[in-house]
Amino acid sequence: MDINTIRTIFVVRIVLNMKKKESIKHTLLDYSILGLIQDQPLTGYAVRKLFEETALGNYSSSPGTIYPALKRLEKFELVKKKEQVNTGKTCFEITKNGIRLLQNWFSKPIEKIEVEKKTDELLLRFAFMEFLVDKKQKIIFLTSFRDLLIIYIKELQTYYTKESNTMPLHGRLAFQYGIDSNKTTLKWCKKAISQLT
Amino acid sequence: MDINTIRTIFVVRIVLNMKKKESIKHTLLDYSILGLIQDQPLTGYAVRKLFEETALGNYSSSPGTIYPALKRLEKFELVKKKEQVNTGKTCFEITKNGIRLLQNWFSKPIEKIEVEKKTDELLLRFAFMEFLVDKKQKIIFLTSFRDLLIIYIKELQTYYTKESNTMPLHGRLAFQYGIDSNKTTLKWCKKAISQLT
DNA sequence: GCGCACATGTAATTGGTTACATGATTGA
DNA sequence: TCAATCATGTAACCAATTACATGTGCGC
Repeated sequence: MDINTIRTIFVVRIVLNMKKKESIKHTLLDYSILGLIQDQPLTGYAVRKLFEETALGNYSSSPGTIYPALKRLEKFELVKKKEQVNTGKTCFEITKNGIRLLQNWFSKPIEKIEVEKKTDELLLRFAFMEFLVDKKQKIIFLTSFRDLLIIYIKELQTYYTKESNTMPLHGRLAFQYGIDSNKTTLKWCKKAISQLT
Repeated sequence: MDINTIRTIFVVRIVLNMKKKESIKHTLLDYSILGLIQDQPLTGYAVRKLFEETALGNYSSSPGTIYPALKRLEKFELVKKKEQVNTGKTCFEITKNGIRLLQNWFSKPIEKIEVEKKTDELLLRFAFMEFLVDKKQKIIFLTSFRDLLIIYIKELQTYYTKESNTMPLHGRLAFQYGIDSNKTTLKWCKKAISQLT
């Protein structure tokens, strides 16, 4: 390998790393916390309690999960600490950047893989978008969700009719579960669309 | 703190660590791999391909995921390498210990939290248990799944009728999704039971 | 005075991902 | 012969879990 090739490789790496830093991947945990404090500031403890009570993305509500996440969000200036005047407790408040990040999340086009494997994440996204997104965008979200589901269900059914005779009983049943649950999601989608319009 | 208290604490820790080593917690990835090779030995690459094609537990099929997992399983003597006579490739074969671990997994009573948050894991467990578990045990699995689902759905509905008037539209819709999808799982459960008997 | 809920953290560990790296085989 | 697929691994990194650690304030 000559020196120019090596140089090129390093330049490419540096550019890639810059891109990485610009658009850090945030986890569902980050988005969940931001979604929770979008309305009102909360203390770390209050966030923990909400994670304990509701089923937010299957994350643990233990301090070792929530506090480091809040610190991370603070570092990226997505939340900021705010002293409450009456109680003296420090709450976390969402920043402009935080709002923008949430809005990007809400408006990101739904990917096929999310429909196939991350339905819960999509539902959470929908649940949090109520007050930050206009009706038009909500409808776009739901209809593209619906359309991707229709495609996916068709694929599953095609596969099933072709392969079911070679599948063992349990495999067949599990596969049917997949079809059934996606059909339920589709029905829900349609219901949600009609309730929004 | 006197020396005896300290000593006690250390003894307790050592005992706890021993217990930990006896019953290492295996991840769904471990169980998935064992479930795949329970019938026929597979090469690492074949395992990867199966993870790529099927939707096994949302794990990546990349080498950095599968090969270390296989190594881990080998270390615990749950799988062992086996040279294939004709092709010369090394396959991974499940061991007696591996079979025993799978059977323990299959016969472990279903916990409520699994019904609430880990339906997919339960479905995978069911899909893999076909050939290692007798009919009676399968029925036990499905009926206890069903019964826990009935309880959980009732809880969700009770909560919903009480709180839905205070919930925002998106929250209500997301909650309804939870109820709908659990109802679908329940229907599937009943169907599966009737197909097994 | 004791226990419980409130409240906030840190440390060690680990499982999984991404990216890097390498080499054989095979079919167009 | 060259690209794709088969095939197997390592290294750096990070997010999340568990366990540890500490302190306050309230009600019984």
